Amino acid sequence: MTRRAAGSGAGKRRGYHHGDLRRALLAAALRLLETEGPRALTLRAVARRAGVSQAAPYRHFADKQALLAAVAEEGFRAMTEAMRRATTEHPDNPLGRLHALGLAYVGFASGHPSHFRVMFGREIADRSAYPSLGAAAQEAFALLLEAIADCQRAGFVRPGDLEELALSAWSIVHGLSALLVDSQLHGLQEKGQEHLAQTVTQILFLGLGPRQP
Amino acid sequence: MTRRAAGSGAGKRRGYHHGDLRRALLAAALRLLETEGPRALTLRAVARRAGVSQAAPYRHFADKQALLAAVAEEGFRAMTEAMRRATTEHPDNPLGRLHALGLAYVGFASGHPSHFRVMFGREIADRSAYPSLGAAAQEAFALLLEAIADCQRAGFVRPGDLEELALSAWSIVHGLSALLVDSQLHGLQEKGQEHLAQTVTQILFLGLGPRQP
DNA sequence: ATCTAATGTTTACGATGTCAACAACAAAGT
DNA sequence: ACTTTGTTGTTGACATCGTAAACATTAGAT
Repeated sequence: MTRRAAGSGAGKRRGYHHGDLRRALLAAALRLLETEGPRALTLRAVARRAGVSQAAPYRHFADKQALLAAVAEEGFRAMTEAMRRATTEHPDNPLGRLHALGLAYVGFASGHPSHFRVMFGREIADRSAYPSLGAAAQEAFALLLEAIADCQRAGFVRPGDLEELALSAWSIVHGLSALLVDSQLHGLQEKGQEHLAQTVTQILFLGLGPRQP
Repeated sequence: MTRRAAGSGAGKRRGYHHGDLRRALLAAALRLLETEGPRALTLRAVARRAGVSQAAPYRHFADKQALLAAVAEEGFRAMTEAMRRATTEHPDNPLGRLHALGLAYVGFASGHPSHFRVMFGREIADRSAYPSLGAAAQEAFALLLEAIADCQRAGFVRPGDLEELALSAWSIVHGLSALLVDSQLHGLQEKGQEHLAQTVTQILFLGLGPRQP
């Protein structure tokens, strides 16, 4: 039984070879992650979902970790994209841009919790083994740095070590995201992710801002 | 071969029964976690470490998750304890107390990264199945709430919804902790955890504080 | 001393990550 | 056109894992 795609109408499986298994595996992995959760994300299940045999993924990924790393990298790209989109709505207002960045970060996290967890979680043991992962993450951080630098120039943010200010901003949105994603906020959760993000970024801005008269 | 502890000099295994397996299992789990990392934390390895058979843990924990939940709960207790200790050094200064709380939080995270990850990570799928876990976590949060309320009364923190202010504080220290623990800070890491914690809490205080003249 | 509940042990099953040996195809050289 | 060769999938196997069932040993109550 050579397991050809039954209909093949949607151009799914043309024959013995898949055509674009790598992409299909990534898609299947992400789908599994979002629908069944991280525990269901097994290499064999991914292969099943993609309609190939259990060992097929090894032609495209060294091991499970490598698959996960690729999924995470995709996540960072998507998040960066979402953040970039958010900033374009405030072409002339640096502080609005920074605000939008923070909201987009939290929004992505609570919109794609499983993806977010793979991006930052410990399933990937040695991140340094996947340099392109780090690069993708760095890109998101770069957006933040840029936005804060703009705010400094415009006088919305006090002078000081740019990286340290950015770290504070990153920490607060990342912390809220992590707490939301791990549903650690029982009582507060019901106030709505959006409202909490507003509250938290508000405090952040007061902290970053110059002395008020 | 009935597998009695060879020397039994240290009172480890007195006979067929262990005496305090539950505690021994928790200790073994924690040890494995800190020395070999989360991937090495398998039920069988824990049992091996404790010198019992693979199925013995099931007499004390329903399944692996329950063991993990117990480890996490222990972690929350330890963290709460560390935080409480930190506050006692500032009996008369609410702001100093809040500051110490934050530093203790970050300190615990970077001092026990694996433990911290179990406490907040998603290895425990359904946290609501372990109410005492939530209770232990709540206790740490209560410390924060109390400290911030004190600061409000003393005029160090602006008036406003206590829970939302606390969430901001929690978010920023938790975010920094998570980023540190997941070694996501490549360049910044070398500035030292202590310094970063100082920086971040500084920004937080400026944000929480009343309008400055 | 005997009975009983608690605590450990053996053995077994299905699922998983991964590897080695094999099979089918695509592209390139002749 | 025919062969060669490298790429991509498949099969089958192995060790390990979580977990359950059946059994053994012990501590404590009676």
